[in-house]
Amino acid sequence: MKKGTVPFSEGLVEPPESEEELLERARGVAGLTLGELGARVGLDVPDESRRAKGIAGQILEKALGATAGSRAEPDFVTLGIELKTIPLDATGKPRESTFVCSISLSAMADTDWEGSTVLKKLSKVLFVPVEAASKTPLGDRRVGRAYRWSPNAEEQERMRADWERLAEMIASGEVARITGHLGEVLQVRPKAPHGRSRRRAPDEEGAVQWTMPRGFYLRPAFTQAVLTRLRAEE
DNA sequence: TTGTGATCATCT
DNA sequence: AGATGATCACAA
Repeated sequence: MKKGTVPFSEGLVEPPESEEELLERARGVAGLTLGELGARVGLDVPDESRRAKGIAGQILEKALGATAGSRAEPDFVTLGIELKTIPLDATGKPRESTFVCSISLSAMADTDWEGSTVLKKLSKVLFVPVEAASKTPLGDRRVGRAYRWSPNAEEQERMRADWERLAEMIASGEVARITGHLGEVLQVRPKAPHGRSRRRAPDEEGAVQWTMPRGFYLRPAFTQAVLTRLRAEE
């Protein structure tokens, strides 16, 4: 097999053995449409994204050899790398926030930033931009140039500041007062299959209250700044 | 039912 | 327009 080619066979792709191999694979699929890539890995791409919200991420996972399934582990377990697709609008800016991880509300009091799931998840990331102009049909959207990201000191500091404030609110029973307005780069928003989901969280007295499940998200302006930095450093 | 993949739908 | 809060699909 030629260097840099992606070993497709019956839709199965072996996990990459190194960061370099992963980045090469990712860059090898740049320019392909989601429809083309989906066909290679055996995933159908509907015209409407309303019923296929995660399809871009799932196609890229399969195409690059990520460990299938949903687990609280990096997508590329042996490399410790998390895969994130970034939807870009017509001007090249991220259209949406980036989901980082679900929050264990009742465990926040026992965690600090250094041991947080957020830092763990974002320590090594492969960003794969995907064309996402709303007028472009899902299957016609093209994959962009991928970048490996590890947060630098400043980026880490900004995330830490937000995380610590939000974690403190959750741990002290103020989860109900958290809105998406809080956090400069990292925010807490609902993350649920439907509006009836509830999760345990501490209240002000340390007792149990039930609230909607939440997750950490990166704001679009932050991921945009990250992508700008990575492009500039090439 | 929960976690991961995210985008949708509405409000400001 | 941009952002927040709500929601959809799928795997384990």
